[in-house]
Amino acid sequence: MLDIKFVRQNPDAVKENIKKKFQDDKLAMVDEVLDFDQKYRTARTRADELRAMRNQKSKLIGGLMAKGQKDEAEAVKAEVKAMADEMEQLAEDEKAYQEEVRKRMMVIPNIIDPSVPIGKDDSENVELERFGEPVTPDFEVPYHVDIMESFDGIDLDAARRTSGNGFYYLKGDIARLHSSILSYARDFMIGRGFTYYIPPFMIRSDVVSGVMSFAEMENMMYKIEGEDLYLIGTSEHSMIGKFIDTINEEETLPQTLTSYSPCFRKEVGAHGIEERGVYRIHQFEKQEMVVVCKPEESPMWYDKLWQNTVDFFRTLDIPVRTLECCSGDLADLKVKSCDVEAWSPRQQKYFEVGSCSNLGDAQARRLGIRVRPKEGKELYFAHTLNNTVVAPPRMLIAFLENNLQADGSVSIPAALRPYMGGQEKLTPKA
RNA sequence: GGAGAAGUACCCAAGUGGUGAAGGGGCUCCCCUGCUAAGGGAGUAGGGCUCGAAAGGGUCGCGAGGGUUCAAAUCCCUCCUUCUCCGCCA
Repeated sequence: MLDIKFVRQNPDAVKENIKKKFQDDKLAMVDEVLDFDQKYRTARTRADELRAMRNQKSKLIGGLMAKGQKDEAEAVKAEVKAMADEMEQLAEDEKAYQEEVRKRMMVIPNIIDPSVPIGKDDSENVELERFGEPVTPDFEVPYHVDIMESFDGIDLDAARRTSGNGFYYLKGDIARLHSSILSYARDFMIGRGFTYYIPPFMIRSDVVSGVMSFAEMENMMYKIEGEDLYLIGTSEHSMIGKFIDTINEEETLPQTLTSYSPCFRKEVGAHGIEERGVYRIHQFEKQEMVVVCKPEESPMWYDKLWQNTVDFFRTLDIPVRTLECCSGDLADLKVKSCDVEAWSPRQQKYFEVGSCSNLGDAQARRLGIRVRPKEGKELYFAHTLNNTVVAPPRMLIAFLENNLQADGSVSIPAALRPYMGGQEKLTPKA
């Protein structure tokens, strides 16, 4: 969400930005916003005048009543009453115009960082850098569900019966591996100075509508029947929700948080064969990072955040690359974003395991996350960022494929061994 | 889940329909005193929006949102949170 003052002063820049994102159908909204904004302010000014008059007269009535001048008071009452219709109309106009402005401001995209590559859609995203050699083993790498089954580590059939498609039972070593990765991720981030959080896994509707668009809400969120509660789709929802309508002292920034939560997503829409198994599912678990910081520090944190994920995967011997989101693929709220992708030896390509975003002040403006400066009086909006540390079981796909040996065993990288009871490898069940 | 009570500033707290939302503590500054302690004075209700070149004005704001009224911290409705007691529970 942009600053309305910025739109007033720089309508051309806003339009230019819309074009860069190939959303030309939104161009007209800029002028509409300016028009409704003008109408709003006119109504507002007139309404304020009338309110001032009413306040004045009300006080007068109070004075007259105190002196017992009832008739005079009644006369003034009538004057105020005569203004009632216009006041009511203006109040309605004010609200209506403001809503028209807000509706459009919500979908006018945030100004993208100058460094964002221009492109129409995800096919034009740009590979930035590779970390680790993408290996091609000289044996066949099976489908990840088959690898898991070779360890007697997954039961999808049972999950379909109890919960339907998109759920899973993990068991034995695979389940333990799953938990180990999360525990390791937690300690990894704590080691980098982040504060560990376990947030609420359900949030109220007002928080939900604050942190996402209506369309997202429909396509992602599970609602609890008979309660004003939704299952979170990511801990970012509760973590950012925590800051809604807060004024934060400047010296409390940056807040560098890492949160664990299960994530629940409806994943409405059809998905291809490579998204079967445990790739795209209704329930997974995630270690996340969230940063709330001063505006001038957000580019620095953005680089640190994705670097954390890269480093994490590298300690588990998984080759990764960073892929920058081009302008057209960048979500409207974001200034800049990149995916961290892990190498799949089976598919011989990289696939998404994490996503790092700098939202600038757009999310903070929308949610009222403000900062009180140490010097000076003017409050300002914080910058917010978020990134995935790791999200199994999808991550297990990369882990198993990259650590699979020719004999069907899976080696456990040194960093993870303490969480796996010291085991150096997992051996397939007969 | 049930019953009761409460929510006003950084903290405590007065205020049950009427002209600027008391008072105290704390904090900041000044004076007096002069190593400390004590005393006196001033300031301290945030934030949004809006009009204005500016100075400054207006509006909204007493947990949130509605309503009644010329006028609401105050009356009514819904919700949230906290406390006390009861019930249930890993």
